[in-house]
Amino acid sequence: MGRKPCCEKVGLKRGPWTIDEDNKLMNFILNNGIHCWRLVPKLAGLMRCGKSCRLRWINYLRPDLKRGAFSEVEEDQLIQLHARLGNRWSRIAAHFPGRTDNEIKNHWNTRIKKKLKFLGLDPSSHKPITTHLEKSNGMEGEPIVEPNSTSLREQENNFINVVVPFDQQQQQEEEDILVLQNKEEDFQVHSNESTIDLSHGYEMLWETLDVGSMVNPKTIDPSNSNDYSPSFSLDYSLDQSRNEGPSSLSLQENYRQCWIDNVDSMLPWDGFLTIEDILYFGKLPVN
DNA sequence: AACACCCGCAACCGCACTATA
DNA sequence: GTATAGTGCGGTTGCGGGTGT
Repeated sequence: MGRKPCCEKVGLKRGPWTIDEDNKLMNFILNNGIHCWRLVPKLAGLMRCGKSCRLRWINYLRPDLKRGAFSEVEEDQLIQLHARLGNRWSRIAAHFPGRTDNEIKNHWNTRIKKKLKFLGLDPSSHKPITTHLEKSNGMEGEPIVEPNSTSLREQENNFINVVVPFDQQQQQEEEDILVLQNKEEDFQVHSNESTIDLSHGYEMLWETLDVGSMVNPKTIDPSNSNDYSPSFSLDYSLDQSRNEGPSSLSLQENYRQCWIDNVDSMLPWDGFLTIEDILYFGKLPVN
């Protein structure tokens, strides 16, 4: 007996999300929370399957997302974690607040894989790639690195710094767990002690902010309003302002960042609460 | 300028896992 | 114990923009 599809595909929209759809989904989730993904598209008035809504929220709409290029530190950490955890992207993503597993997976497949191959390392095993020539020369185990290339040497050094002994890795993993535990405890303490009324703050936030226009800054371009590409990064707005001076686009992004900061400080996104839950607690963590 | 090719990334697909009836 | 629903996860696909010819 075959498995039923996650939803009826007939009549459902697929492909890139429009601004209107994003607004509907975002407004619905922020107002109602998430109880059941299958019901979300129906209640939000979207012709999408619940799975698609979930993915869109997690990978793009979540306000705590950190966009933009990976830093060298992040890349090093990613390589280290991949060596330990393999392709368990969600577990790896847990070490990068604001990054999604999809984003990390894409970054690995497009950049880091190449970087490691360039350094003569097998991206899946993290061990040196051996060739027939190397084996016959007794060079097995040596990365293929052009000795006179400064950039290559730099990259190699960077990578060597990343590879740490296994016991050290275990220790690091234990430390990571401790940090997470401390964060959870910290939040619980703040949740109880804080005196800020969340429901009031929530209302104020929505009164002062036009989420719809901030979800994607391309809303300012009427020609893009129907089928916009979902790609937007801080880099984009920075580039715009660098090349053309202050633009409405970068202003939009500033507003968006401001909104993210506000919401981020208000809501415990890691364990997403519904508005009912929030109102029940009635308190906010204080930064 | 036009075309082909490449690359990055968002979105989709299907399987796995868990909870529940 | 079994079937089913709901959700999470990892692999893959395909579109769109960038770059080379």
